[in-house]
Amino acid sequence: MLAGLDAPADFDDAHEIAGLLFGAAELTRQRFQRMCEQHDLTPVQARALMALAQPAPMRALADILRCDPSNVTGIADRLEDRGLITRVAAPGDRRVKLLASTSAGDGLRRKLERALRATSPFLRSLTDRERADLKRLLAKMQSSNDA
Amino acid sequence: MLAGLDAPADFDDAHEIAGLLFGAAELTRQRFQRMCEQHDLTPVQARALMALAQPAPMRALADILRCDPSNVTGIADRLEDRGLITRVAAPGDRRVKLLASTSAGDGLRRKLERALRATSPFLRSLTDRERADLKRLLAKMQSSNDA
DNA sequence: TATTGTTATACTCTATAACTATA
DNA sequence: TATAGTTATAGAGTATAACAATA
Repeated sequence: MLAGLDAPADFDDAHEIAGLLFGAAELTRQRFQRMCEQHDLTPVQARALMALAQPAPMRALADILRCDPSNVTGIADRLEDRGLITRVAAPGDRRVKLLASTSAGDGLRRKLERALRATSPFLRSLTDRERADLKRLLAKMQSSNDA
Repeated sequence: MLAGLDAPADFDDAHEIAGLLFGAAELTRQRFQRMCEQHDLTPVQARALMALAQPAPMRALADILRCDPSNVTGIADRLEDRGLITRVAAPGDRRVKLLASTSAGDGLRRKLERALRATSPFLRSLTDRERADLKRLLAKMQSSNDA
């Protein structure tokens, strides 16, 4: 490998990988969104419901969803309107509201997990070995860049 | 591999890979955005300028950027205001306007390409062999799912 | 009739700021 | 003072619809 001589080729290579990476992420996102629509949920509502296998404060859910806490109010409102979760008082701190899944919410969460298993692009197209390789490469890329 | 018995493990595996994939895409997106800001461009403006190494009709640029044609007007306006591109009449069809890079635009495009070579998370953290593996895995995942 | 580019408008997603009730 | 949740509002990014010019 002659460093410096293949700079344009390196650029094309990085550009190609970036295109594949965004394409794979977009494919995964679209599959997830379609699955959510089939269950009458928005993607963020589905992610919230999946995260609530155990009750959690609204602020903690905001961290999990990587969004501002002000957004959680509306997400929780809609899930609560549908009877999938309830707001319950947190023991020990009356400022905190825990979001807890109802039995209807638990049922829908299990359905979502089954649907994801059935439609995951990773599970459908890659072998166990290939998935392990992909995980290793993506993890290495991020651990080398977490500055 | 005992099909059916490891379904929960499969779900966790797919969930973990999806997290890594979105994380890698987000990292790449943020690096690109930071680089764009350093050159006083929005990401979509930078992508447009990079796509205009050869002149192209506005409609064709919309396809490349995967956005609605109505958005291209504003993108082109701002690049034209900065003297990076010009609108020129297309030979043979007076409805069409070609967007053509100026020499200033060509210079900035070369700077962007150099900056991307210097900051690409792929080039910085993966070997040639690992990049080839990653490309193969991502391509396989998409070609198996392009229904 | 259909298409290119333009304009005005609307929608989605997300963040910021101000507020209350607690701590 | 600081924090959890709520509310109202604003911004970025993108899409839709109607239009003039041209095919």
